[in-house]
Amino acid sequence: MLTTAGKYAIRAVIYLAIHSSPQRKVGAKTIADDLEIPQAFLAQLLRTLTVDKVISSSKGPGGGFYLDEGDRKNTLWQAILSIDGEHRFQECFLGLSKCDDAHPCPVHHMVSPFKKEMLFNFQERTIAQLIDEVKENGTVVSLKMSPEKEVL
Amino acid sequence: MLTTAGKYAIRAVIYLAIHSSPQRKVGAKTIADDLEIPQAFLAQLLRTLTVDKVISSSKGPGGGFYLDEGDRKNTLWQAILSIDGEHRFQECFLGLSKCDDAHPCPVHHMVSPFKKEMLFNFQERTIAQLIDEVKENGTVVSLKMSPEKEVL
DNA sequence: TAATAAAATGATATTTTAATCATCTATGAA
DNA sequence: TTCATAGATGATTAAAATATCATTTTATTA
Repeated sequence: MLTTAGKYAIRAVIYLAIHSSPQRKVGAKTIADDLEIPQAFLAQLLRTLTVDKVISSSKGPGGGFYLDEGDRKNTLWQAILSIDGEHRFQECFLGLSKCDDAHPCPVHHMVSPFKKEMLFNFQERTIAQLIDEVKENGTVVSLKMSPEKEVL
Repeated sequence: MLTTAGKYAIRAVIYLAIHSSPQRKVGAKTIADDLEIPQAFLAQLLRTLTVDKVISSSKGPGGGFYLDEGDRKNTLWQAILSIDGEHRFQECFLGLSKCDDAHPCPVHHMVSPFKKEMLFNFQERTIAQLIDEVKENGTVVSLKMSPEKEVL
């Protein structure tokens, strides 16, 4: 569904939504350390996300990556598009090139509702809304991969 | 969610459910040609599926792969387990090692219900049931990857 | 304006997944 | 019992994804 790169990207964007602002930029190293993502690899992804206007960045001392108000109106879908592309997410569960309601693969009817709903969620909810929901739900949001040393 | 290998495997199992019986075995080459899957690669997968008792095989002239009545009581989940393993399918959408209802990742509540439902479908429906449903629905079932030259 | 911090860029390396190849073994039929 | 067929096995290669490295550019601040 998503590549490792895509998962990293989403986590990084959410991290920035929680931890950054135009006044509070965060370096790639800090994000990588906190999320336990390889630094150099994450840096590449952050660059791509920046080029695609999903996040913002500035160079030099005090610089780093951040989300401004405009960025917060983006959706996670835009992050997915930027890193993994549309096809990765949309493709048929069995990998068939032509699989839709009219020409369903054998598991299409089992999988399709799931994908439509998820796609809708990713495309319709802004980062800002997502963060609000996370806070309202009082859910413990760990962005780290290993369970031992949580940060959030 | 699934590797290419896992997708191939599911398609091959469904193919066998439609086209094979103990009296009508199908060679790896035939399956590979019909499904447009690399022969040698598919052969590896079929072997693994055979070892794991998901499908049956016999050597020699007139031999090939097939499903017997017992095999048809298997689920697609067993094919998935055989080729991709549990983790590939179950893992957190964002790749976190610890992500459950108690410690949800930021998109857990968006993704979880669907994964549960899909998992249930794959684990509870036998191959035989699945094929029946496909036939009842009257759906055009193509197992090929390219849209031009359909077989089923 | 010099020093430094941090992103940008591009190249390279590693690992995993996918695919191929050559050979061996078992089976059924002539 | 010999031959052809088809799966079994193991090794190897290729491609894609993941990860790393070295260098350059930009911006801040002392």
